[in-house]
Amino acid sequence: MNDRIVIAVDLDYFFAQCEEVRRPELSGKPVVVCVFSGRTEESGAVSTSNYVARKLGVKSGMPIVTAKRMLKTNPDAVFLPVDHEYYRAVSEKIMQTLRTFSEVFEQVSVDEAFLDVSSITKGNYEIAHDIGRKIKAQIVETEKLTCSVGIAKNKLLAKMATDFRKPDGLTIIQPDEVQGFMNPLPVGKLPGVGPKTEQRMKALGIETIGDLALFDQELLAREFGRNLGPNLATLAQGVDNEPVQEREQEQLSRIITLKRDATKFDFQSEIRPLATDISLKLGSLKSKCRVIGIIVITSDLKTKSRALTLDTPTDSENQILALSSDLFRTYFETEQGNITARRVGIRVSNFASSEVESKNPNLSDFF
DNA sequence: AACAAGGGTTTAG
DNA sequence: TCATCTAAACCCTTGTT
Repeated sequence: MNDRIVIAVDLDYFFAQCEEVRRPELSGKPVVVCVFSGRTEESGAVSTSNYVARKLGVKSGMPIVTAKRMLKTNPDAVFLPVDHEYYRAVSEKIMQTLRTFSEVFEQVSVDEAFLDVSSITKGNYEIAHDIGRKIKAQIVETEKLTCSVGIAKNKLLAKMATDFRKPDGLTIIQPDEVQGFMNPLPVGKLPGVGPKTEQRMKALGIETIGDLALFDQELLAREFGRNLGPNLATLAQGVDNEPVQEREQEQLSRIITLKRDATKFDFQSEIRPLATDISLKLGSLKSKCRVIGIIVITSDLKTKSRALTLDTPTDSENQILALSSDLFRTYFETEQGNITARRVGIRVSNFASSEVESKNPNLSDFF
């Protein structure tokens, strides 16, 4: 009775597919969507690419130059700059469509969503299957986009089901198929287990999700932390009680790549737009932030951060800029020239709604 | 013991 | 040789209540 049915929808190679829709002559050619950093003509990374390019070795996150080298014998290859506004607009239309299939809805990212269809289907997987097919058909009809759908008893398994067959897949994991589906998979297929964790697990003799499910809990807690260790083991057993529901945004950041590495704070004009953007976004969220921080990515690509907590939450561009500038100045002073910054950014968090809420001690505490 | 603050790492798309 | 951008979860340490 408390068994759920969750549908996960994942739009296939989303940015690149959006570009194919906008320019149909691109289909069949390798399409690489790029984030150009502006440092040099070509510098930047691959955001995503279509399957034609993937088959030729192009991967997300790879330097653009590497991808170009890979495709240089292919005269059809197309390299395009990301156009987030366009993808956002396409995404919003699709998300509106998806909402019509279930009020219990969660948009996870620009190209992913969960639907809880437990009550609509009354627990019947055939009905859920039908909803899955209808979702795919409707997105093709309205936006000419394919997606991969996963159906299972919770978000974790639904997500893993979408990953099982893509692009344009539809995978169902029935409750009695969970162990058979999970156990043989390499542990790196479990969401939350990335390359680092996978290596550490390998060192413990954990190769498959099944191995992890059976592994000693004490040892996992010791190795991966009191929370994370046991959580991963629970996930490996296919257990996930996270509800399908929209979540509040908890932080907001903007970061840029500097034209050239900095060893002191001489780039205020470059970060003002970040403060402007953050202030605007806070306004549209009807939020103020109590924590303002800076992010520095050094020339050896390590991430550093500094932050301070305000007594009174703010959404003011000038205050965000002034305080982050202070943090940058202090940062370079205390690092005594040991630091060269390649990328810099501003991050705000600990949102408070426009309600007045002060963390100052009461005046009466002084008397 | 429980919580806040500050900083780092890892993951994901 | 070259390495984007955004958001979240979690870890650890230190300090306060």
